[in-house]
Amino acid sequence: MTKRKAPSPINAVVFAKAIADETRQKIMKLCCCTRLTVTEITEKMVVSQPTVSHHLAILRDAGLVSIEHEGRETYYSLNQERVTACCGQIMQIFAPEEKVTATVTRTLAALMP
Amino acid sequence: MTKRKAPSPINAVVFAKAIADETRQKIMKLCCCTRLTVTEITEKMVVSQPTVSHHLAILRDAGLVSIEHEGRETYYSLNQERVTACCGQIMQIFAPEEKVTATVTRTLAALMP
DNA sequence: TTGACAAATAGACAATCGTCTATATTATCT
DNA sequence: AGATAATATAGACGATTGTCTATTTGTCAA
Repeated sequence: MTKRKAPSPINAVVFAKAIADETRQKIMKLCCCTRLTVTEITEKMVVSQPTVSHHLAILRDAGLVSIEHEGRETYYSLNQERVTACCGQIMQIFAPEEKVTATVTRTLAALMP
Repeated sequence: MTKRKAPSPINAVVFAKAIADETRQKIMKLCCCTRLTVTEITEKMVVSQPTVSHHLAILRDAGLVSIEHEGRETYYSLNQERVTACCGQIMQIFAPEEKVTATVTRTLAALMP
């Protein structure tokens, strides 16, 4: 069963679980910097359409994809901003002493209104 | 069974799977910026010592912890550099258009000899 | 060398996960 | 209205995962 969840706040475990699958990472790559329908994604994959929908739901619940409904088609695109926010948080938690973490924190802070 | 693996090259799926567990993230936090024995880690957790060893093996296989054997004790510490390298790679793959990604790429490149 | 401690391994078991097929839902077009 | 197309949902099933207890391995001290 695919259960619907409320839009989750940023959480390192939720983010990691969402991207911890080869198929999902492939979907993420496909709809990075572009938007694709479920059918288009399915055509480029080796799994069934329901499986693609299932993975898209997981990515959606983690806030990692944006959805646009147009007629009977649904466009998905990767939410790059969310990816950077999550990675930034992971670096802050698990690499607080690294120079690059300070840089990321500074850059993200400057970009957030 | 806990199987031993060769030191893996950086891989976004391996990294994500390794950190995709609440217990492992807690262990990571405990041995971040410090080194702890398995016993010390176990004392601060609610799971058994074999379970802690199991998770440490997964983190080790992903290159996320460093190990130091001293007598009959084994010290683990989080490999912060590896965390930043993996997060940086994920940002490059899944957030290539974000400003912060360019910053990370530049900073990491400058730090790598 | 024996006893005690630290950590890893083995094996079992329940829960979660990824996939499939079948079906339902929603939107579009004759 | 009915047919068709796009997507989501339901339910089943095998594989993987996280946990436990029991045991083994390695190290030190008396």
